[in-house]
Amino acid sequence: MAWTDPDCPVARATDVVGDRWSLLIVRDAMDGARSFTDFQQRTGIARNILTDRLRKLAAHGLIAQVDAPYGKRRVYELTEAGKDLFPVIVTLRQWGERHAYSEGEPHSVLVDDHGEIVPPVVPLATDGRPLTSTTTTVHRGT
Amino acid sequence: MAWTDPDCPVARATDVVGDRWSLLIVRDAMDGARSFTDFQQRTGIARNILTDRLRKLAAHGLIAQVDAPYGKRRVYELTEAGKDLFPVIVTLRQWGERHAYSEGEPHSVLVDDHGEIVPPVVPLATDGRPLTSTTTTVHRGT
DNA sequence: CAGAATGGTTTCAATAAGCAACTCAATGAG
DNA sequence: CTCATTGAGTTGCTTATTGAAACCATTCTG
Repeated sequence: MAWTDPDCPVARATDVVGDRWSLLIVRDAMDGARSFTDFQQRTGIARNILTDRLRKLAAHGLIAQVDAPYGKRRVYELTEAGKDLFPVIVTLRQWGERHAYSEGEPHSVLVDDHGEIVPPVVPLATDGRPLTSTTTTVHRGT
Repeated sequence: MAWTDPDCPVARATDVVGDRWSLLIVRDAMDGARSFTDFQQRTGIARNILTDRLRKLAAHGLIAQVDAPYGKRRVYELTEAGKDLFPVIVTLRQWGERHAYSEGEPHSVLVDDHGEIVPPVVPLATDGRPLTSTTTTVHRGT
């Protein structure tokens, strides 16, 4: 794979999931989609593109086809790397709720297992201060 | 604009920034890019596509061209909606750092204004519990 | 003012995406 | 066991998006 910008983790991430469909596939996987047709019907993506994206996501280690118990078809499952996109999906969802709906337009909200609305996800410093783009910098090197 | 899936905030968000370049443009804007050529040189994007993306981001209210002090060219600036993508960029960056570099491959890290590494951003419940895709659900309606 | 740099636009070829129809293996119903 | 159904792709064709390079109009710089 030729990275757009090998030195930037954001660019590497968008190389993997920065297209019209990949994140929606991951979203649906988190929401219980397992089979090719699940994904196809939920997203409405063209089937040849879905084939391509599932392969690409598998190649990058975000999903894997696991053998199902006998008599059942094998299904797609998120790997740890795939599940680890959860914070990305949540922040995107919350951004969408705040900025992609017009004033007063109803939209869904994310709730936890106690029925409470999930508060806005914000980057925090080790001491708990909320951080912004002006209070963070990239250190290259590690 | 015809949304891919009007009912899903994630889909609306990817409709706005779910392409190869938009998030990198926003990343660079957060990192100080102001002019057309700034963006072009930092991302390496084709200029006609950059024109298109800047317009699209402006149309969606993520950036705006603001008049600069007299004798200076006008520059692009992030709006509040654009700045509000910060948590998305950070979670994407952290995901990239964890999963888009091979074992032992050096990569940059994000540090705060005290020089401390920014801890992984995770969705938290109101009571502070970390949340995952299995402990959250979407409630539609509000 | 002349030349360079900036901020685009236009054109055109290459690539990717979408759509419909087709295949082919694995279930499932009778 | 046989035939219909469903799942998981392929293939071929059409449209949309991207990219490279050339072109043009402002805006600076000296």
